[in-house]
Amino acid sequence: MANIKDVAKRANVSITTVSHIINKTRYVSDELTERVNKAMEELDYHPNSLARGLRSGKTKTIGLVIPDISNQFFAEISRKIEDRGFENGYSVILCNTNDDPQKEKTYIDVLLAKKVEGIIFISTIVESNNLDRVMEFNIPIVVVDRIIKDIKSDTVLVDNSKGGYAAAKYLIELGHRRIGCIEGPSLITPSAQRAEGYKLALQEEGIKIDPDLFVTGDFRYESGNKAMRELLALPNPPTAVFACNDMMALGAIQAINDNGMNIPDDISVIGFDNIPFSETVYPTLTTMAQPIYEIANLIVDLLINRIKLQQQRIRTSEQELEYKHVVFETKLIERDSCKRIREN
Amino acid sequence: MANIKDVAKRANVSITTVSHIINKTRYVSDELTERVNKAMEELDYHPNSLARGLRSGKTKTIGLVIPDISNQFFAEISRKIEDRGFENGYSVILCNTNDDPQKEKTYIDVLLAKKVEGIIFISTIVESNNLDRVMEFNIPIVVVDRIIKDIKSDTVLVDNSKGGYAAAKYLIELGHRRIGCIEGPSLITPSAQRAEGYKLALQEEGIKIDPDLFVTGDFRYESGNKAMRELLALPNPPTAVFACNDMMALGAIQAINDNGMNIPDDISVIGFDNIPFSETVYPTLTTMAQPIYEIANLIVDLLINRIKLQQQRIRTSEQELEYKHVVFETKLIERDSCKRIREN
DNA sequence: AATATTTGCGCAAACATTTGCGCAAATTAA
DNA sequence: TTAATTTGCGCAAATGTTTGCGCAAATATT
Repeated sequence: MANIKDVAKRANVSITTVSHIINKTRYVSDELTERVNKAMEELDYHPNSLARGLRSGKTKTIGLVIPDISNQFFAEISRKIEDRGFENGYSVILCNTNDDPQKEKTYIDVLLAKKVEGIIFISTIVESNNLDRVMEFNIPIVVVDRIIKDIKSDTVLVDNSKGGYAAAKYLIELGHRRIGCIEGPSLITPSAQRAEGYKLALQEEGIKIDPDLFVTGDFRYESGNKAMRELLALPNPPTAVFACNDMMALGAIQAINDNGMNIPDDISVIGFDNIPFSETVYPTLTTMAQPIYEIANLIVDLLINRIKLQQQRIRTSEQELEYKHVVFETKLIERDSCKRIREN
Repeated sequence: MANIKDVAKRANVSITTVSHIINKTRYVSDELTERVNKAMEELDYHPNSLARGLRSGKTKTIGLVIPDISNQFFAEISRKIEDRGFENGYSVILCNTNDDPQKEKTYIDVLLAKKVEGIIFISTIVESNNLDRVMEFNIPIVVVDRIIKDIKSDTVLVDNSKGGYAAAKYLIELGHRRIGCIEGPSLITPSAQRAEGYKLALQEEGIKIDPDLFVTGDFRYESGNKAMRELLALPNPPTAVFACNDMMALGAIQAINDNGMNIPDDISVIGFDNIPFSETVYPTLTTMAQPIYEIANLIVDLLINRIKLQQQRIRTSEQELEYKHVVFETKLIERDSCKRIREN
């Protein structure tokens, strides 16, 4: 495989000149430029990214740490991140943590060793000492949906608490009083905040919180299904359910349908995320929408911006350096899975 | 950031020794091993993968080229590929081609420049001269769902033609004679083979092929939806539909539901893939299942095996070197979207 | 006791780039 | 005409590893 030396030899110029032509990093006469381009063409030369990265510190690669790409929410967001990264010349290394702290740690080590220029964390767990390691090496990070104190990174959030509040409020307005909640795995995660918002709404209305109505899942379809079956088995089952994400809501819907009950006549379901499939299930799922595409684009833009800033090492105005924390609002999407409670 | 030199200095040994300890590539006395390990610990040393890759040619990275991760079929398969890659110490660079040959080409260049050790192609397009380039550089590839003549690579296939045949046969046995077909984009793709199988089954039964009943989609949900609306608008609409993948089948289901018709009473739908969501829609989707997880595992195993073989450069028995072509069979999964035609 | 083998480790080249420094030649200014 | 500046390019160091070769010391063989 041809290297820069071969090109230089064939074009009868120095390696330096070839490099400068490739990178457009200083003026080279038309004549030499042409000769070099011809030589590169003839030799089918492509610069070796490893050598480049080693010398320059720029690998044009970012790491994407997510729980599970087979969750449609993460698939959608990953797709957009890859798109926008590609537009900017970046490749992405895909890291599913599967909510396993050990796997997360291993992946972070790998990403650091591979000298990615930045890392995106969309993880329900994110051990914060893992993040500390990343920050030590001064590589830019964007953390999504987690607030970590004292962190030096841009953050993009969704107002989960408000979203949970709105979801519960909506159900209450439809006359429901006994509302189940299918939570996510962790206590320090978007799911917890969503549940908090839900509780707040109930309290405001003076509805007592019944611990029986809380079931914990893991954000996946099956766990939503299982959780719903538990709720249905209760002596006094809920008339409505708030699932902390759509995947679990879909599982819940399946459980209800399987049980021979009707949505929304017998029981209402509301989800969170607004993944494409929420429009596809029967009945279509009412849900709190996250602006997925905007979020994805912002994530990449923040990261790349931060990378640029760091690389030019110019101490631009302090303002530029301040870490941004952007909060997106959720939006209620009314579909067919919720209905005013029957007055018996 | 500490490098191997720092470690060597602190442990008072040569760089060589440190390297050998890290790679377990020759015996080092317990004493030195301990000193070096301590030094690595204290300095929080991690080998630089770029330098490693540059010198050794091994980057522990593979490229995954797929059309679109937001298609649940590819999401599932990617997830498994990532899992199995991780088990074997490989990271994966995610490349969505979006069925754009130009993007595919660019990504291949990127992967080659980044010196991935192998590439997995699950692409409906795959410009074969792109593949030629990869093979020139002698990097192992596994091609999925495409037969490319004279190709030097392992191939894993699904018997698409037989699958299409079985799907059509099933509908015919249910009494259907007017069966629509929602195809995929390309003419040289799994979709085309599935459609071929479908046609064959019809011909065997002496059913005339009506061009009006063929609509072309792009494997995505929306296109299935649109295609179905076109079929429904026909003066003489079909009583059953074969969609060449599940995503389009889901779109079709939605279109039918929206049209106020009933599945399977008014019209039957069969899909292809058996993605998880096919079990979730209403009605649940009858489909030709691909053994997704087996396929994914085999893909990675084949690739890694090929990489190993190539790296040790030992001309093992010719048998070992022969390229494998594995064909998986599909399986009919009967659910609720198909029904014996009503005899009017 | 002399020779051969094994054990344990280091030297330095090689991998393919980028980039600071500097040097001629050409051009401009004085 | 001379001095100063600009233009156009090359030298060689640096990036952080792996690995072929070889050298002493220790052990085994005759």
